[in-house]
Amino acid sequence: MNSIFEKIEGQICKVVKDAFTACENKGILPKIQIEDILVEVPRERGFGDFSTNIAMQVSKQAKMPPRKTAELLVSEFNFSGTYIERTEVAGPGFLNFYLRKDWLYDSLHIIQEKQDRYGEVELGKGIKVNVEFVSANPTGPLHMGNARGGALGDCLASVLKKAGYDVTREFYINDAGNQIEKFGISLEARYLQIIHGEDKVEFPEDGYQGEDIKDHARAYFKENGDILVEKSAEERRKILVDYALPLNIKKIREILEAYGVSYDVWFSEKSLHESGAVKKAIDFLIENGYTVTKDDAVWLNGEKLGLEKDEVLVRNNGIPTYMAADIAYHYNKFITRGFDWAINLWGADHHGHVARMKASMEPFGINGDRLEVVLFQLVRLYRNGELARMSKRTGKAISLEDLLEEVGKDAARFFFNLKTSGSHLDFDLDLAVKQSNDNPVFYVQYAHARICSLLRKLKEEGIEPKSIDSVDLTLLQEKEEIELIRKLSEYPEEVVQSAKTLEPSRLTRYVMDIAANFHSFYNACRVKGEDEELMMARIILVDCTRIVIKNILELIKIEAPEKM
RNA sequence: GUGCCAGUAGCUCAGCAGGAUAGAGCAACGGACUUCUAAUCCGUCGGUCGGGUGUUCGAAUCAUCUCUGGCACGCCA
Repeated sequence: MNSIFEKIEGQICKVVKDAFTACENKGILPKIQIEDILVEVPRERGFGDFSTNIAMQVSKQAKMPPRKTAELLVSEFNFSGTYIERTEVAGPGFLNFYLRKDWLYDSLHIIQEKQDRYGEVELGKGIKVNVEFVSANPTGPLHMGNARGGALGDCLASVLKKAGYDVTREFYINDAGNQIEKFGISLEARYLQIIHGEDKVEFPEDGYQGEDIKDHARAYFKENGDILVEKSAEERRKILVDYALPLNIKKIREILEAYGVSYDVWFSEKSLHESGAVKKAIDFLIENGYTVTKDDAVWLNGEKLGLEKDEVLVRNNGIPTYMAADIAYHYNKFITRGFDWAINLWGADHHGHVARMKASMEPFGINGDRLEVVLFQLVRLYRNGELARMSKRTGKAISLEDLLEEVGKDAARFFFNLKTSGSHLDFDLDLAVKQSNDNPVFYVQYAHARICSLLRKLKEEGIEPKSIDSVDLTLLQEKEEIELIRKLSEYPEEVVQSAKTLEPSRLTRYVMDIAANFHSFYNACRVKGEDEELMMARIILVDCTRIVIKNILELIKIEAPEKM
């Protein structure tokens, strides 16, 4: 048993179902079709430890008011073998359950037993899932959108792993296609500008204007001189791209590592073209009638796939679009590599691509639902209280590298994981740079450091924690103690909910709640100096808190300092 | 114009398989360190859940209309 919550949910469901059966047998309730019985933790403590709204859910079938149904059920309840102490009918027909405190003490036993594996659940049951995120264009530096996607994707992967999925983190390298062309043209222009003068060589209007392009051109020139001047434009660009692209990819890799993000797979788009996988996918679609030809280009047949419009797969110059490559890429994920599920994290500006990617899996016999896209709203930067436009092209945007230098990995990751992916994120650069005390990451880290400090101090005085089995946990009765244990017991359920909703930010907020409950406990109760028995019980509680906080901070890859 | 996302306390956001008196942090104000870290705690103040209509026993949550902001509608990715 990993989760006390599951156990209790099971007990309550059984008690309720048995009561329904008993009522039916007595003929006081009609035969009722029961779907899932929702067991939840009520907001108000005064409404019991757990509650269910089942009586309201079945009110139509029962043909009587919910409260009446609830009362009939209560009269048939049998609590033997459960944690349930008593129950009551409340409000419009809720059934509130009050449990013996054993369940809380038992949850401490689970934490002590599981240690750093506490919170692991079997939701995923080994399902193979591919989480692809960041996948930034290697034509320039990582921006704030990549930063948000990186934190979200990495933490989502961790959550899914914790939930029992077989997770692969993947970065799709866009090392082919139009952008690379543009990259080459931009590099070429900067290179020639060095040799012929800036006013002699026109820079392409849609070229990448960033300083990094100039840096690459300068570096190449420094190493090799003007040897490219005589080459054909095509060859010149290829040489410059082959020079600069690996450097960019290496840099992206290094920065992401510094950000705490490391991948299992770096997947090259170019390899799909070179292996013929892109052509194969296109041919398959053509042969099976999923395309139309217009203006010498091959289009995906939108009508046939239930899409709003057709999409170009092969341009009239014979070069496939990014979408053709993307189809081949996802074919590779599902069929070639056998992933059951693929999750992509995309900036919200790509939302138009979601429906067509899902739909274009169908011809291959892949259910589009196996592809899940988490869209996150783009980050808005504020400087001096004003909106700062971020753009690769101006070269003025703050990059992930800048951010890490200014606020550090911990604050950045925590910040990006504080809000749900769907909400806009206003990033106040001034505040982030300040690294002030209202930064919530310190609040959580401080709780951890406080615990470690306390345990350290006890150890210095020769007080060693006892095994939980020889400790009387029932001495933990204070309100703050109970609330803290209650919160700790919710962890596995939080993992389940985070995984189901694909929202790792939920865990970030949860760990803040734990820290808050701990700080309240710390101010209300003493550990050192209390009677031996009580002190030992509190040491267990404090240690369990440490385990859970550390567990979550490790999951989101934020330092859990032992001293601050 | 069409589509997607968002609109909840002064600010930043939770809540949204419909449920009980809508929550938290920050800010503001008032308290708590001779005792395990005051980077902390306790308390007070603060809301027409953008607006309308509908569905129902019951709506912040669902439907529909509308307003506002962001984004997308390319032989770019």
